[in-house]
Amino acid sequence: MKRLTEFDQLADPTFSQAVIDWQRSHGRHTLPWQNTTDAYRIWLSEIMLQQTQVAAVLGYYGRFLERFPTVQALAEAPSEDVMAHWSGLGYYTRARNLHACAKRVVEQYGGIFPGDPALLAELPGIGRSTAAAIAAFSVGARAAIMDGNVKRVFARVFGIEQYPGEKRVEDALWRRAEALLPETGVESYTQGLMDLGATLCTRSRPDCPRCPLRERCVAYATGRTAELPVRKPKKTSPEKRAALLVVIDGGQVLLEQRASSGIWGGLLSLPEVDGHLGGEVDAVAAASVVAAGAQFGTVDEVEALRPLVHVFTHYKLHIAPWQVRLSARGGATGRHVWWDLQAIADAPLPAPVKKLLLELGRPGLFG
DNA sequence: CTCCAGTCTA
DNA sequence: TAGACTGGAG
Repeated sequence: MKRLTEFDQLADPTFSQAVIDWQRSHGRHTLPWQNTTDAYRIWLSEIMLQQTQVAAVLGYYGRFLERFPTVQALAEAPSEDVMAHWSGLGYYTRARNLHACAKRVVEQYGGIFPGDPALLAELPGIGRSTAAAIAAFSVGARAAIMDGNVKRVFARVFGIEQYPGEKRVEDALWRRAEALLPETGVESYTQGLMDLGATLCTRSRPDCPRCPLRERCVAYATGRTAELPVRKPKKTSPEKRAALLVVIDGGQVLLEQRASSGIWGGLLSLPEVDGHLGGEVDAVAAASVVAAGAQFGTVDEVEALRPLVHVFTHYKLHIAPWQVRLSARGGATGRHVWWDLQAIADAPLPAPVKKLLLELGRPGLFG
């Protein structure tokens, strides 16, 4: 008994057949770059369609072909002329690569695009997926595409819960795509995957009732079409920590003027304890707080208050507030001011600090 | 505002 | 593996 390879396990002829049948009856057949095997026209459309929607490309494709009807014409044209006909489509690297590619095809291949996806992928502006699309549509090569549409369709149908941009996941998607390739009818299959992603399996509000893959779709079965594919994990913003002193004496709290630039610039705030992390609530931290509090008077006792987290656009600040009770005042500088806790709502304080002090002013909450 | 998209480059 | 490119969708 021969052991099944991963490739065999992923293969499923009924998948491609469902896509092909749907494409023939419900797919798109009349786009200007369809119904041709002219690799030049196909290549041009694929490059224009990178990062660009069909509707936008429609306005450029015909004009471009009129001016540059063959790859030779394009190769011979001055680059300003090429750029001018691309102007407005964006991603101008594509236009520069397009021109360079045309020259290479003329010089290296006598003006005939290679049919081998591996050779196509060596040309400027043509990556693995675009190479496969050109080869499939021009010579019917059995090559797999993997663009945003296919990633979305696969993520949903196969219930892929990992981020498709991650290398391991993307490699697995490619393997799956190759295993699922039909023996014949690659053109319809490839076009079908594109059309499915563009017209039914859309990013938001997919039209599942019309989808030929509905019965085999994991996301549909589990009601997770809105969650798949999972979006790029937010890279964790840096986290910072600060210990703040809540020095209380006679119904007043000690505030400190902050530097005019930087976070909370120019506002009043609570004195910050530097020299140790703000997160720890232990004897070492308490000792630092006692030492820091001593510059404002005679420290009676210190008490850790409930820590809070403040989220900025670019980082997360963990605040460890420490209440410091004084038995005598002394040492505060001109940057400091004693503020009546009753009137704390009027102080120019950062929102999280004001919230903290307002809660502190409420009797009973912090003993 | 954030997310997303193929290819190329750092 | 992250970012640049550029514009559209949400």
